Amino acid sequence: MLSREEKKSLTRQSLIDAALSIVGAGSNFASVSLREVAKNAGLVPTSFYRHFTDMEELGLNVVDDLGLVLRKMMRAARQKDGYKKGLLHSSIEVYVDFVCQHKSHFYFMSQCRTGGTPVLRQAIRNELKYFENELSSDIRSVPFLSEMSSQDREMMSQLIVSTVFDATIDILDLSDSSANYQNEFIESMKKKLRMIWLGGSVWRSK
Amino acid sequence: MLSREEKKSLTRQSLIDAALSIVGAGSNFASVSLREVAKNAGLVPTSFYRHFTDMEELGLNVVDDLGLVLRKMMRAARQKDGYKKGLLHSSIEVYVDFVCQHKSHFYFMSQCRTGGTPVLRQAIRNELKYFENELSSDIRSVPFLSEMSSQDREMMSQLIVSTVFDATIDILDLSDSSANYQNEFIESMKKKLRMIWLGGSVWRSK
DNA sequence: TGTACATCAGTGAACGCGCGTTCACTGATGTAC
DNA sequence: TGTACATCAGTGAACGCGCGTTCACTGATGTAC
Repeated sequence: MLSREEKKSLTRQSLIDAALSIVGAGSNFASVSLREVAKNAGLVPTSFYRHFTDMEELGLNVVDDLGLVLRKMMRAARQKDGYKKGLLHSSIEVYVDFVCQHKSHFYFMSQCRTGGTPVLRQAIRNELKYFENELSSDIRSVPFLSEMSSQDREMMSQLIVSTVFDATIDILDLSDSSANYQNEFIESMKKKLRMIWLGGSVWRSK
Repeated sequence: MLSREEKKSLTRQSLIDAALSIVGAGSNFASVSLREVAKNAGLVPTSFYRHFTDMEELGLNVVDDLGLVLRKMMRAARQKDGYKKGLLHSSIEVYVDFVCQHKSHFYFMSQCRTGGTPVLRQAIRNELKYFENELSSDIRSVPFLSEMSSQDREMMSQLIVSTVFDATIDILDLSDSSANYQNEFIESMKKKLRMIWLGGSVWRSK
Protein backbone atom coordinates (compact mmCIF):
# COMPACT_ATOMS: atom_id res chain seq x y z
CA MET A 1 0.00 0.00 0.00
CA LEU A 2 1.24 3.44 -0.90
CA SER A 3 1.44 6.11 1.76
CA ARG A 4 -0.65 9.25 1.45
CA GLU A 5 2.48 11.19 0.56
CA GLU A 6 3.46 8.77 -2.18
CA LYS A 7 0.01 8.83 -3.71
CA LYS A 8 0.02 12.61 -3.64
CA SER A 9 3.27 12.84 -5.55
CA LEU A 10 1.96 10.39 -8.14
CA THR A 11 -1.09 12.58 -8.67
CA ARG A 12 1.15 15.61 -8.86
CA GLN A 13 3.21 13.97 -11.58
CA SER A 14 0.06 13.00 -13.45
CA LEU A 15 -0.91 16.69 -13.57
CA ILE A 16 2.52 17.57 -14.98
CA ASP A 17 2.24 14.76 -17.51
CA ALA A 18 -1.26 15.86 -18.46
CA ALA A 19 -0.04 19.39 -19.18
CA LEU A 20 2.83 18.04 -21.26
CA SER A 21 0.58 15.77 -23.26
CA ILE A 22 -1.79 18.64 -24.04
CA VAL A 23 1.14 20.77 -25.22
CA GLY A 24 2.50 17.80 -27.19
CA ALA A 25 -0.84 17.52 -28.94
CA GLY A 26 -0.46 21.00 -30.36
CA SER A 27 -1.78 23.46 -27.81
CA ASN A 28 0.14 26.45 -26.60
CA PHE A 29 0.88 26.21 -22.89
CA ALA A 30 -0.24 29.83 -22.47
CA SER A 31 -3.77 28.88 -23.44
CA VAL A 32 -4.02 25.55 -21.64
CA SER A 33 -6.57 25.76 -18.84
CA LEU A 34 -6.36 24.42 -15.33
CA ARG A 35 -9.61 22.50 -15.89
CA GLU A 36 -8.27 20.87 -19.03
CA VAL A 37 -5.17 19.68 -17.21
CA ALA A 38 -7.16 18.35 -14.25
CA LYS A 39 -9.61 16.56 -16.54
CA ASN A 40 -6.76 15.03 -18.56
CA ALA A 41 -5.23 13.76 -15.31
CA GLY A 42 -8.55 12.20 -14.30
CA LEU A 43 -9.22 14.71 -11.54
CA VAL A 44 -11.88 17.20 -10.66
CA PRO A 45 -10.77 20.83 -11.28
CA THR A 46 -10.59 21.73 -7.62
CA SER A 47 -8.02 19.00 -6.94
CA PHE A 48 -5.53 21.03 -8.95
CA TYR A 49 -5.18 23.43 -6.01
CA ARG A 50 -3.96 20.63 -3.73
CA HIS A 51 -0.77 20.62 -5.84
CA PHE A 52 -0.23 24.00 -7.51
CA THR A 53 -1.55 27.51 -6.94
CA ASP A 54 -1.93 28.18 -10.67
CA MET A 55 -0.77 27.15 -14.13
CA GLU A 56 2.44 29.15 -13.87
CA GLU A 57 3.55 27.19 -10.84
CA LEU A 58 2.77 23.96 -12.65
CA GLY A 59 4.81 25.35 -15.55
CA LEU A 60 7.83 25.83 -13.32
CA ASN A 61 7.54 22.18 -12.33
CA VAL A 62 7.36 21.19 -15.99
CA VAL A 63 10.64 23.09 -16.43
CA ASP A 64 12.16 20.96 -13.65
CA ASP A 65 10.97 17.87 -15.48
CA LEU A 66 12.52 19.20 -18.66
CA GLY A 67 15.76 19.80 -16.77
CA LEU A 68 15.96 16.10 -15.95
CA VAL A 69 15.55 15.22 -19.61
CA LEU A 70 18.24 17.70 -20.63
CA ARG A 71 20.74 16.39 -18.08
CA LYS A 72 20.08 12.85 -19.22
CA MET A 73 20.75 14.06 -22.75
CA MET A 74 24.04 15.68 -21.79
CA ARG A 75 25.17 12.43 -20.23
CA ALA A 76 24.18 10.50 -23.35
CA ALA A 77 26.08 12.95 -25.56
CA ARG A 78 29.24 12.68 -23.50
CA GLN A 79 29.02 8.93 -23.35
CA LYS A 80 28.54 8.57 -27.07
CA ASP A 81 32.09 9.55 -27.92
CA GLY A 82 33.69 11.32 -25.02
CA TYR A 83 34.17 14.62 -26.86
CA LYS A 84 36.61 13.24 -29.38
CA LYS A 85 36.82 14.21 -33.03
CA GLY A 86 33.19 13.47 -33.89
CA LEU A 87 31.91 15.55 -31.02
CA LEU A 88 29.69 17.90 -32.97
CA HIS A 89 28.29 15.30 -35.32
CA SER A 90 27.36 12.85 -32.61
CA SER A 91 26.00 15.58 -30.33
CA ILE A 92 23.61 16.72 -33.02
CA GLU A 93 22.43 13.17 -33.48
CA VAL A 94 21.87 12.74 -29.77
CA TYR A 95 19.98 16.01 -29.71
CA VAL A 96 17.69 15.09 -32.59
CA ASP A 97 17.09 11.73 -30.94
CA PHE A 98 16.09 13.30 -27.66
CA VAL A 99 13.84 15.88 -29.28
CA CYS A 100 11.99 13.16 -31.16
CA GLN A 101 11.67 10.99 -28.08
CA HIS A 102 10.52 13.79 -25.79
CA LYS A 103 8.47 15.87 -28.18
CA SER A 104 6.18 17.29 -25.52
CA HIS A 105 9.06 18.51 -23.39
CA PHE A 106 10.72 20.21 -26.34
CA TYR A 107 7.51 21.77 -27.64
CA PHE A 108 7.06 23.16 -24.16
CA MET A 109 10.63 24.46 -24.08
CA SER A 110 10.44 26.08 -27.52
CA GLN A 111 7.14 27.74 -26.71
CA CYS A 112 7.96 28.98 -23.26
CA ARG A 113 11.40 30.31 -24.00
CA THR A 114 9.80 33.07 -26.06
CA GLY A 115 6.10 32.91 -25.21
CA GLY A 116 5.93 32.07 -21.54
CA THR A 117 5.37 34.48 -18.68
CA PRO A 118 8.54 36.35 -17.65
CA VAL A 119 9.07 33.95 -14.73
CA LEU A 120 8.77 30.93 -17.00
CA ARG A 121 11.05 32.45 -19.63
CA GLN A 122 13.68 33.01 -16.97
CA ALA A 123 13.38 29.44 -15.73
CA ILE A 124 13.99 28.11 -19.26
CA ARG A 125 16.89 30.49 -19.71
CA ASN A 126 18.46 29.06 -16.56
CA GLU A 127 18.23 25.56 -17.96
CA LEU A 128 20.03 26.69 -21.10
CA LYS A 129 22.61 28.47 -18.98
CA TYR A 130 23.47 25.19 -17.34
CA PHE A 131 24.22 23.76 -20.78
CA GLU A 132 26.33 26.71 -21.78
CA ASN A 133 28.45 26.35 -18.67
CA GLU A 134 28.98 22.64 -19.17
CA LEU A 135 29.92 23.17 -22.79
CA SER A 136 32.21 26.03 -21.90
CA SER A 137 34.20 23.90 -19.49
CA ASP A 138 34.40 21.10 -22.07
CA ILE A 139 35.76 23.53 -24.64
CA ARG A 140 38.61 24.41 -22.33
CA SER A 141 40.01 20.92 -22.77
CA VAL A 142 39.96 21.04 -26.57
CA PRO A 143 43.60 21.60 -27.62
CA PHE A 144 43.26 24.30 -30.27
CA LEU A 145 40.53 26.15 -28.36
CA SER A 146 42.19 26.09 -24.95
CA GLU A 147 43.89 29.44 -25.34
CA MET A 148 40.61 31.32 -25.54
CA SER A 149 39.70 33.66 -22.72
CA SER A 150 37.00 32.30 -20.45
CA GLN A 151 34.72 35.09 -21.59
CA ASP A 152 35.16 34.14 -25.22
CA ARG A 153 34.66 30.49 -24.42
CA GLU A 154 31.40 31.43 -22.78
CA MET A 155 30.40 33.43 -25.83
CA MET A 156 31.21 30.54 -28.13
CA SER A 157 29.21 28.14 -25.96
CA GLN A 158 26.22 30.45 -26.07
CA LEU A 159 26.49 30.56 -29.84
CA ILE A 160 26.57 26.78 -30.13
CA VAL A 161 23.78 26.19 -27.62
CA SER A 162 21.51 28.78 -29.17
CA THR A 163 22.17 27.37 -32.64
CA VAL A 164 21.26 23.87 -31.53
CA PHE A 165 18.22 24.81 -29.45
CA ASP A 166 16.97 27.26 -32.04
CA ALA A 167 16.61 24.31 -34.41
CA THR A 168 14.24 22.53 -32.01
CA ILE A 169 10.98 23.72 -33.50
CA ASP A 170 12.23 22.83 -36.99
CA ILE A 171 13.19 19.34 -35.83
CA LEU A 172 9.74 18.90 -34.32
CA ASP A 173 7.97 20.15 -37.42
CA LEU A 174 10.18 17.96 -39.59
CA SER A 175 9.63 14.81 -37.55
CA ASP A 176 6.63 13.98 -39.73
CA SER A 177 8.39 14.54 -43.06
CA SER A 178 10.49 12.22 -45.20
CA ALA A 179 13.77 10.81 -43.91
CA ASN A 180 15.53 12.49 -46.82
CA TYR A 181 14.43 15.91 -45.78
CA GLN A 182 15.36 15.17 -42.17
CA ASN A 183 18.87 14.06 -43.12
CA GLU A 184 19.37 17.15 -45.22
CA PHE A 185 18.45 19.25 -42.22
CA ILE A 186 20.81 17.37 -39.90
CA GLU A 187 23.67 17.68 -42.37
CA SER A 188 23.04 21.42 -42.58
CA MET A 189 23.08 21.64 -38.77
CA LYS A 190 26.40 19.82 -38.66
CA LYS A 191 27.87 22.23 -41.20
CA LYS A 192 26.70 25.18 -39.13
CA LEU A 193 28.38 23.87 -36.03
CA ARG A 194 31.51 23.10 -38.03
CA MET A 195 31.58 26.69 -39.27
CA ILE A 196 31.35 27.99 -35.70
CA TRP A 197 34.02 25.52 -34.64
CA LEU A 198 36.30 26.69 -37.46
CA GLY A 199 35.71 30.28 -36.44
CA GLY A 200 36.63 29.39 -32.88
CA SER A 201 39.82 27.66 -33.94
CA VAL A 202 41.17 30.77 -35.69
CA TRP A 203 39.81 33.09 -33.01
CA ARG A 204 42.24 35.28 -31.17
CA SER A 205 41.11 36.64 -27.83
CA LYS A 206 42.32 40.17 -27.70
CA MET B 1 -14.86 62.38 -46.80
CA LEU B 2 -13.47 58.88 -46.83
CA SER B 3 -15.06 56.23 -48.99
CA ARG B 4 -16.64 53.19 -47.42
CA GLU B 5 -13.70 51.08 -48.61
CA GLU B 6 -11.15 53.45 -47.11
CA LYS B 7 -12.92 53.50 -43.77
CA LYS B 8 -13.10 49.71 -43.78
CA SER B 9 -9.37 49.34 -44.28
CA LEU B 10 -8.71 51.82 -41.48
CA THR B 11 -10.86 49.73 -39.14
CA ARG B 12 -9.08 46.62 -40.33
CA GLN B 13 -5.74 48.16 -39.48
CA SER B 14 -7.01 49.24 -36.08
CA LEU B 15 -7.84 45.59 -35.34
CA ILE B 16 -4.31 44.56 -36.33
CA ASP B 17 -2.86 47.36 -34.22
CA ALA B 18 -5.06 46.38 -31.28
CA ALA B 19 -3.78 42.80 -31.42
CA LEU B 20 -0.20 44.03 -31.59
CA SER B 21 -0.65 46.35 -28.65
CA ILE B 22 -2.13 43.56 -26.53
CA VAL B 23 0.82 41.31 -27.37
CA GLY B 24 3.21 44.19 -26.73
CA ALA B 25 1.67 44.60 -23.28
CA GLY B 26 2.74 41.08 -22.36
CA SER B 27 0.02 38.70 -23.51
CA ASN B 28 0.68 35.64 -25.59
CA PHE B 29 -1.02 35.90 -28.98
CA ALA B 30 -2.28 32.33 -28.57
CA SER B 31 -4.41 33.40 -25.63
CA VAL B 32 -5.61 36.76 -26.94
CA SER B 33 -9.35 36.68 -27.53
CA LEU B 34 -11.31 38.05 -30.43
CA ARG B 35 -13.44 40.07 -28.04
CA GLU B 36 -10.38 41.62 -26.42
CA VAL B 37 -9.04 42.71 -29.80
CA ALA B 38 -12.38 44.15 -30.90
CA LYS B 39 -12.80 46.00 -27.61
CA ASN B 40 -9.27 47.41 -27.83
CA ALA B 41 -10.04 48.64 -31.34
CA GLY B 42 -13.21 50.34 -30.13
CA LEU B 43 -15.54 47.91 -31.84
CA VAL B 44 -18.28 45.52 -30.84
CA PRO B 45 -17.14 41.84 -30.98
CA THR B 46 -19.30 40.99 -33.95
CA SER B 47 -17.60 43.60 -36.10
CA PHE B 48 -14.49 41.47 -36.03
CA TYR B 49 -16.10 39.09 -38.52
CA ARG B 50 -16.45 41.85 -41.12
CA HIS B 51 -12.65 41.73 -41.43
CA PHE B 52 -11.32 38.31 -40.39
CA THR B 53 -12.83 34.87 -39.99
CA ASP B 54 -10.85 34.18 -36.81
CA MET B 55 -7.74 35.12 -34.82
CA GLU B 56 -5.47 33.01 -36.98
CA GLU B 57 -6.40 34.96 -40.10
CA LEU B 58 -5.77 38.19 -38.21
CA GLY B 59 -2.43 36.69 -37.18
CA LEU B 60 -1.46 36.15 -40.80
CA ASN B 61 -2.16 39.81 -41.44
CA VAL B 62 -0.01 40.76 -38.47
CA VAL B 63 2.77 38.74 -40.12
CA ASP B 64 2.33 40.84 -43.27
CA ASP B 65 2.62 43.96 -41.14
CA LEU B 66 5.76 42.53 -39.58
CA GLY B 67 7.12 41.85 -43.07
CA LEU B 68 6.91 45.55 -43.88
CA VAL B 69 8.89 46.41 -40.75
CA LEU B 70 11.54 43.81 -41.58
CA ARG B 71 11.98 45.06 -45.13
CA LYS B 72 12.30 48.61 -43.90
CA MET B 73 14.95 47.35 -41.50
CA MET B 74 16.88 45.60 -44.26
CA ARG B 75 16.92 48.85 -46.24
CA ALA B 76 18.14 50.76 -43.20
CA ALA B 77 20.90 48.22 -42.59
CA ARG B 78 22.13 48.41 -46.17
CA GLN B 79 22.01 52.16 -46.21
CA LYS B 80 23.95 52.47 -42.98
CA ASP B 81 27.19 51.34 -44.51
CA GLY B 82 26.61 49.52 -47.76
CA TYR B 83 27.99 46.20 -46.54
CA LYS B 84 31.51 47.45 -46.10
CA LYS B 85 33.90 46.46 -43.34
CA GLY B 86 31.61 47.31 -40.45
CA LEU B 87 28.74 45.33 -41.87
CA LEU B 88 28.13 43.05 -38.94
CA HIS B 89 28.57 45.67 -36.27
CA SER B 90 26.25 48.19 -37.84
CA SER B 91 23.69 45.53 -38.76
CA ILE B 92 23.43 44.45 -35.16
CA GLU B 93 22.91 48.02 -34.11
CA VAL B 94 20.20 48.53 -36.69
CA TYR B 95 18.56 45.32 -35.53
CA VAL B 96 18.58 46.29 -31.86
CA ASP B 97 17.21 49.70 -32.82
CA PHE B 98 14.34 48.20 -34.76
CA VAL B 99 13.48 45.68 -32.07
CA CYS B 100 13.29 48.45 -29.49
CA GLN B 101 11.21 50.67 -31.74
CA HIS B 102 8.79 47.95 -32.81
CA LYS B 103 8.58 45.91 -29.65
CA SER B 104 5.10 44.59 -30.30
CA HIS B 105 6.01 43.30 -33.74
CA PHE B 106 9.06 41.51 -32.41
CA TYR B 107 7.28 40.05 -29.39
CA PHE B 108 4.73 38.72 -31.83
CA MET B 109 7.44 37.30 -34.08
CA SER B 110 9.36 35.64 -31.24
CA GLN B 111 6.21 34.10 -29.82
CA CYS B 112 4.66 32.87 -33.03
CA ARG B 113 7.79 31.40 -34.54
CA THR B 114 7.70 28.69 -31.89
CA GLY B 115 4.28 28.99 -30.29
CA GLY B 116 1.89 29.89 -33.10
CA THR B 117 -0.40 27.53 -34.97
CA PRO B 118 1.41 25.55 -37.71
CA VAL B 119 0.10 27.97 -40.34
CA LEU B 120 1.38 30.97 -38.41
CA ARG B 121 4.73 29.34 -37.73
CA GLN B 122 5.14 28.71 -41.45
CA ALA B 123 4.28 32.32 -42.27
CA ILE B 124 6.97 33.58 -39.90
CA ARG B 125 9.45 31.08 -41.31
CA ASN B 126 8.79 32.49 -44.76
CA GLU B 127 9.60 35.98 -43.58
CA LEU B 128 12.92 34.76 -42.19
CA LYS B 129 13.55 32.89 -45.45
CA TYR B 130 13.35 36.19 -47.30
CA PHE B 131 16.10 37.54 -45.06
CA GLU B 132 18.28 34.51 -45.53
CA ASN B 133 18.03 34.84 -49.31
CA GLU B 134 18.90 38.51 -49.29
CA LEU B 135 21.86 37.93 -47.02
CA SER B 136 23.00 34.99 -49.09
CA SER B 137 23.16 37.08 -52.23
CA ASP B 138 24.99 39.83 -50.36
CA ILE B 139 27.56 37.32 -49.16
CA ARG B 140 28.36 36.37 -52.73
CA SER B 141 29.81 39.81 -53.28
CA VAL B 142 32.12 39.65 -50.25
CA PRO B 143 35.61 38.94 -51.67
CA PHE B 144 36.87 36.22 -49.36
CA LEU B 145 33.49 34.50 -49.15
CA SER B 146 32.69 34.54 -52.86
CA GLU B 147 34.14 31.13 -53.57
CA MET B 148 31.62 29.35 -51.37
CA SER B 149 29.08 27.09 -53.00
CA SER B 150 25.60 28.58 -53.13
CA GLN B 151 24.42 25.85 -50.77
CA ASP B 152 27.05 26.72 -48.20
CA ARG B 153 26.32 30.41 -48.58
CA GLU B 154 22.69 29.61 -47.83
CA MET B 155 23.71 27.61 -44.78
CA MET B 156 25.89 30.44 -43.52
CA SER B 157 23.06 32.94 -44.02
CA GLN B 158 20.69 30.75 -42.06
CA LEU B 159 23.23 30.57 -39.27
CA ILE B 160 23.61 34.35 -39.13
CA VAL B 161 19.90 35.07 -39.40
CA SER B 162 18.97 32.53 -36.73
CA THR B 163 21.69 33.88 -34.43
CA VAL B 164 20.41 37.43 -34.79
CA PHE B 165 16.71 36.62 -34.52
CA ASP B 166 17.23 34.18 -31.69
CA ALA B 167 18.52 37.11 -29.63
CA THR B 168 15.24 39.01 -30.08
CA ILE B 169 13.56 37.90 -26.88
CA ASP B 170 16.72 38.71 -24.92
CA ILE B 171 16.89 42.17 -26.47
CA LEU B 172 13.26 42.76 -25.53
CA ASP B 173 13.73 41.53 -21.99
CA LEU B 174 16.89 43.61 -21.68
CA SER B 175 15.31 46.79 -22.99
CA ASP B 176 14.33 47.72 -19.44
CA SER B 177 17.75 47.08 -17.90
CA SER B 178 20.78 49.28 -17.56
CA ALA B 179 22.63 50.60 -20.61
CA ASN B 180 25.75 48.82 -19.40
CA TYR B 181 24.12 45.45 -19.47
CA GLN B 182 22.66 46.20 -22.89
CA ASN B 183 26.03 47.16 -24.32
CA GLU B 184 27.60 44.04 -22.95
CA PHE B 185 24.95 42.01 -24.72
CA ILE B 186 25.46 43.83 -28.01
CA GLU B 187 29.22 43.38 -27.84
CA SER B 188 28.72 39.68 -27.23
CA MET B 189 26.39 39.50 -30.26
CA LYS B 190 29.00 41.18 -32.41
CA LYS B 191 31.63 38.70 -31.30
CA LYS B 192 29.34 35.82 -32.15
CA LEU B 193 28.79 37.10 -35.65
CA ARG B 194 32.51 37.72 -36.04
CA MET B 195 33.19 34.14 -35.06
CA ILE B 196 30.77 32.88 -37.69
CA TRP B 197 32.31 35.27 -40.21
CA LEU B 198 35.77 33.98 -39.38
CA GLY B 199 34.56 30.43 -39.78
CA GLY B 200 33.11 31.35 -43.16
CA SER B 201 36.32 32.94 -44.30
CA VAL B 202 38.35 29.76 -43.74
CA TRP B 203 35.54 27.52 -44.97
CA ARG B 204 36.24 25.27 -47.92
CA SER B 205 33.25 23.99 -49.80
CA LYS B 206 34.01 20.41 -50.66
C1' DT C 1 -28.99 67.00 -60.21
C1' DG C 2 -32.47 64.27 -57.70
C1' DT C 3 -34.73 60.12 -56.42
C1' DA C 4 -35.24 55.32 -55.31
C1' DC C 5 -33.03 51.27 -54.20
C1' DA C 6 -28.91 48.17 -52.97
C1' DT C 7 -24.96 47.39 -50.35
C1' DC C 8 -22.64 46.46 -46.28
C1' DA C 9 -19.65 48.08 -41.97
C1' DG C 10 -20.92 48.34 -37.61
C1' DT C 11 -24.63 47.32 -33.80
C1' DG C 12 -26.84 45.05 -29.82
C1' DA C 13 -29.27 41.28 -27.79
C1' DA C 14 -28.95 36.64 -26.96
C1' DC C 15 -27.15 31.73 -26.76
C1' DG C 16 -24.69 27.99 -24.55
C1' DC C 17 -20.09 26.87 -22.86
C1' DG C 18 -15.78 26.45 -20.38
C1' DC C 19 -13.28 29.17 -17.38
C1' DG C 20 -11.02 30.08 -12.40
C1' DT C 21 -12.27 30.02 -7.84
C1' DT C 22 -15.14 29.36 -3.25
C1' DC C 23 -16.84 26.30 -0.05
C1' DA C 24 -18.47 22.63 2.79
C1' DC C 25 -18.06 17.68 2.33
C1' DT C 26 -16.13 12.75 2.59
C1' DG C 27 -13.52 9.04 3.63
C1' DA C 28 -9.03 6.91 3.56
C1' DT C 29 -4.55 7.42 5.84
C1' DG C 30 -1.82 8.80 9.81
C1' DT C 31 -1.06 9.54 14.86
C1' DA C 32 -1.51 9.32 20.00
C1' DC C 33 -2.51 6.70 23.72
C1' DT D 1 -3.07 -4.53 19.29
C1' DG D 2 -7.28 -1.55 19.51
C1' DT D 3 -9.61 2.74 19.83
C1' DA D 4 -10.48 7.61 19.25
C1' DC D 5 -9.27 11.61 16.94
C1' DA D 6 -6.64 14.58 13.40
C1' DT D 7 -5.13 15.26 8.86
C1' DC D 8 -5.81 16.18 4.24
C1' DA D 9 -6.19 14.51 -1.00
C1' DG D 10 -9.88 14.39 -3.66
C1' DT D 11 -15.12 15.60 -4.36
C1' DG D 12 -19.22 18.03 -6.12
C1' DA D 13 -22.21 21.94 -6.23
C1' DA D 14 -22.29 26.56 -7.16
C1' DC D 15 -20.82 31.40 -8.49
C1' DG D 16 -20.09 35.07 -11.80
C1' DC D 17 -17.50 36.04 -16.00
C1' DG D 18 -15.66 36.33 -20.61
C1' DC D 19 -15.66 33.53 -24.48
C1' DG D 20 -16.98 32.61 -29.78
C1' DT D 21 -20.81 32.78 -32.56
C1' DT D 22 -25.86 33.59 -34.39
C1' DC D 23 -29.07 36.76 -35.92
C1' DA D 24 -31.95 40.52 -37.19
C1' DC D 25 -31.16 45.44 -37.17
C1' DT D 26 -29.60 50.32 -38.65
C1' DG D 27 -28.08 53.91 -41.17
C1' DA D 28 -24.42 55.87 -43.95
C1' DT D 29 -22.31 55.18 -48.51
C1' DG D 30 -22.67 53.69 -53.26
C1' DT D 31 -25.22 52.92 -57.67
C1' DA D 32 -28.75 53.14 -61.40
C1' DC D 33 -31.76 55.80 -63.78
